[in-house]
Amino acid sequence: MGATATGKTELAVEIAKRFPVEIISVDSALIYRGMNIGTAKPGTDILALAPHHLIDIIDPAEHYSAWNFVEDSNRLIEEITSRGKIPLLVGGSMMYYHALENGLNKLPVADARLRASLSRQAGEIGWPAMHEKLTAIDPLSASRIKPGDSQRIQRALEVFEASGQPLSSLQQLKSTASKHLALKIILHAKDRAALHARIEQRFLAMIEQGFIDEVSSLKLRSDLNLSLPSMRCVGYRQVWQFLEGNLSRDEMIYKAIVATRQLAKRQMTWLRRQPQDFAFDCLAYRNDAIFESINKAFSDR
RNA sequence: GGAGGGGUUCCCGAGUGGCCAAAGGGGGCAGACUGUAAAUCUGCUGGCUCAGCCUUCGGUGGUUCGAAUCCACCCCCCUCCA
Repeated sequence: MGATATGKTELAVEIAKRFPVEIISVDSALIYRGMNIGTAKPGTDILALAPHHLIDIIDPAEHYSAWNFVEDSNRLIEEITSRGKIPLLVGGSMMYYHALENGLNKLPVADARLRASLSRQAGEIGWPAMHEKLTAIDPLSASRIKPGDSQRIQRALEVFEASGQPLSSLQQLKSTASKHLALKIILHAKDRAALHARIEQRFLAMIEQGFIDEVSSLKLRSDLNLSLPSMRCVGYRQVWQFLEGNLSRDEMIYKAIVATRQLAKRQMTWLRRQPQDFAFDCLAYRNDAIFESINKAFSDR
């Protein structure tokens, strides 16, 4: 686990050279086919080094979810284990890890039509008013969700309309957490300024590598638009706006870098809640130290 | 050389005598996070021995009980005329 640009892929490669692993990507952006440069997707040469899963599994027009991830990764973990290999989960989508580890309640699936109608209503009366509606049907959820949090208000209302039950009561049911033991290796960015520099450098390199062309060809497709989760990924969204003429090139670059920094910050917030026994500074760790930790953890167990 | 506009807290940008440590936005920092999560949202953001005090609105001086706001001079930037 690690924030964006902390070098997870590089470390995963080193681990894959030393241990009999298969990699499961824990990344809500690497799932999309055709989104390579902007997601910093490992190249085919690197992917060939070890079996890997959950990369390039859906089209950018399609939707994926934390629930899908939990199902997919649980299945893969079983399969890989039965092959006598070790599943190595690598990625920065912290909510996916969280969902896998702690489980999710059985809730109604996302419903595009319901969401569209809720968005339409919100457009007329505003999200704070939608929040009041939520207070009427599910006061507990409403008290947890802020009046400006459009996405969660929408989800809570969607769950109620789809199931006839308030989200909060469905969430009280016992959820199924993963029973697998995991050794969590965390890459920390102790030097924030250095991480920021790395993020900037990496984005500029993406531009060099043809990121704009990548987005440009996605934009040519009539079935993709800015409201899709895929096109809301960091970088893609800003380049898309640049191609629309809503941002200058410099603004686009600046905003994309800022968005990446902010993403990293949110990832670090999740990471701080994790046990820190196997945390390493992403700029100053030794592979030996990590291998040692892994060996020790396995022999202990 | 002449005419005009402007220099505000990290950045942009309001503010034209007290209610101003100074609107708003950006950035930054911290946090939340149950089927969109690279998403969505919340809080804080000059300093301190913190119900008060100190430093800040280009610089220096002045007017005033009181100035980011008025006056004088100086420095710098932009536009136009020469």
